[in-house]
Amino acid sequence: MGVTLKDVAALAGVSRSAVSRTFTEGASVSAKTRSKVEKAAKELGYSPNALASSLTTGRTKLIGLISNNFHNPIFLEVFDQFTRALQERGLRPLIVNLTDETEPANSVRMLRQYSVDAAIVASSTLPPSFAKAFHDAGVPVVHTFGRSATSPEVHVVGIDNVECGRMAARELRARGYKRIGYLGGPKDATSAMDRYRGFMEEVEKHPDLEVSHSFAGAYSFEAGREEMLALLEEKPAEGYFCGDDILSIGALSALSDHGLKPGKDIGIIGLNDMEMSRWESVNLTTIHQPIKQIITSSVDLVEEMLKDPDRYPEARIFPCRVIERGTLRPRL
Amino acid sequence: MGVTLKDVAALAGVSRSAVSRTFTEGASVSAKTRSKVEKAAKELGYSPNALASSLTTGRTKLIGLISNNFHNPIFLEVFDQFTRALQERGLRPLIVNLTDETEPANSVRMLRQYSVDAAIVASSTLPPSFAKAFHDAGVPVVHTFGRSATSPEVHVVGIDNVECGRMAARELRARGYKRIGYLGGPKDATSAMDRYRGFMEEVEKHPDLEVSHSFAGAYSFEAGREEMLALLEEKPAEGYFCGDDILSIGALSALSDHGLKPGKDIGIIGLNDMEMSRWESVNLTTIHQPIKQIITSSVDLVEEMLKDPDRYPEARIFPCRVIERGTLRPRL
DNA sequence: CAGCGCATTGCAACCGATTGCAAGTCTGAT
DNA sequence: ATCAGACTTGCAATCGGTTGCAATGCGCTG
Repeated sequence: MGVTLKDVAALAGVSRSAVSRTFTEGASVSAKTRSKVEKAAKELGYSPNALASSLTTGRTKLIGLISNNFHNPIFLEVFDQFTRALQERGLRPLIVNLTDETEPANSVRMLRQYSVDAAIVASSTLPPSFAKAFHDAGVPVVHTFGRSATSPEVHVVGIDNVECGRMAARELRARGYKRIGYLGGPKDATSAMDRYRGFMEEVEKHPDLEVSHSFAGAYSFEAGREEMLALLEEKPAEGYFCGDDILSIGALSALSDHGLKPGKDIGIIGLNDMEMSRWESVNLTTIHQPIKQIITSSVDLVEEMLKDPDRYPEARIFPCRVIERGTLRPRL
Repeated sequence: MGVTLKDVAALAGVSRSAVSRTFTEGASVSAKTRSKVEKAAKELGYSPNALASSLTTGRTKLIGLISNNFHNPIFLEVFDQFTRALQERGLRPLIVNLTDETEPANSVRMLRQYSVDAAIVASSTLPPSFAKAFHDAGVPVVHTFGRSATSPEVHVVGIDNVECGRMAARELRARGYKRIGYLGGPKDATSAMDRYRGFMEEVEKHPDLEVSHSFAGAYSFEAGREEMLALLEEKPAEGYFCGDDILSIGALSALSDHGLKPGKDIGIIGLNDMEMSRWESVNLTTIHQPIKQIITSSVDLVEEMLKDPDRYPEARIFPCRVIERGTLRPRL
């Protein structure tokens, strides 16, 4: 437990500085000293205390990873990617589960107490102001899956949700659906609103289209299912853009209850292309979001911020594309 | 960023000790001093550096959370519960993603470098020796979902997997399945082997049963699906115990490919009772594992270990029960 | 008013490291 | 043999807090 620099120094018969230096990259130590120290260190099972050293170096290698989405299976993929990408670079994810909180104050305070080197806000629902609060508190921050902007206030990595909305509308139209609908995530989610905006923008170009919209209570299976069940009570549209794969899968379940076949009776197109959407039993036509690249790029950005904290805020927007599967009828 | 104790002390016109004391529970400070300090602290936006204080107190409130399962959706629920339970108690989860690693050495070293107060190994596949390595290195540890034992070497919280195997076999038999099979997780997973053992134990009591077994490559949808597809090539059994819900769901997908109806043509019983199993389109009969209680209890145990590090290792085993849904035919 | 006890306060050492600086050592060239 | 210059090394200050100890001040009692 308590084997420290001093113990190693004593055993190796050198000063504490010498020990410290053998463990820091590029410090000046002779081969002889180094080997004495390494031998002593191994003998005692010493490994340097990262937190103590952070005091003087000002670097903890801790990265706050903040999310509010623990009900959408896509986020398991997201966590997997993030934790691995961070680890590979010697950074440590400190998780903040934001469920039931929308104010950044607490998270900011907490992450500052732990002197995180940077924070990643991984959420498609939180507004830019949330991430900005970290920036304002002096914590370098990247908002992954955040709202894209031409002149962002903080670093943003993600997709152009407005464009995805347009893309979905174009796709539905290209397949001959006339009465189309948007089934989005919660109204207070930036991604839900942006996709909505794009969708409507595109629709309005085409007077032959009839459009409707609704918003689920959350990005979750249950919410998607319930919303679609409600729609089926009234006169539903012919084709829907569901603002997320998990909503789509919930909606598919509702269709199945009513004996409706997706792709035949009603069209569904999702967004994300999560693992589950590829399952044969789901086989969801969807807009692919390049999660892995987005995450890698986010972590790259974190590393660059650590080198240059005053880096000018940047938006890295990745293109999406439609993945053809079975829940939309063929193009005309 | 850099507002410290000293700054607050200077502004408030008191010593650094006084400031420190107003921020530590149960220290002796007069009301007057306290209010001066609090005023100054607010003015400067001061919050104490948790890592610096950990140096002298020996407590970081960091808890290592180690897992190797980022492909089973149940783990999103697990992470959600864990991170919330820890946060509620003022503890911070430091995640270790163990994908592709089976040796504890690296994780142990890393978590010691960050002086975590304790570690939680959340995995049903890792052997007891894995958690033991933390214990041996002086890091208090709880193995959640670990192998139960009557005299465990480290704290274990979870279920009795052997008993679950028996339960599944009894259940299949009670429904009149004669040729039954075990479709387990990977052979090197302790849970897969324990469930197997219980299953076989029960089966051997009943000469009328004919039994087969196989092991999927992972606890994942794809692995379950592939394994079941392979089984369907030969002469499959009438009813299967799939060692986990996600394997079951993969298996269901394979059945569907072959036009087989679960519960009618072939019976399936899973284990976990994850959210997805309740979806109408899945409707999986399964053995419920009380995840939430297990996690709460694990975090309780962590707190108790912090108070008394030499606490005698304990196994907390929670009972499971069968949840009747649609993938097994009715009891006779 | 003296004397006592207690609560409050500041000093200074310490937690486990890093690092600027000056002193010491070694090398090789002259 | 001498010396410049480059390496090594240890000292001591520092990072941001905590805490034992002694000193101070206070209110009370007698």
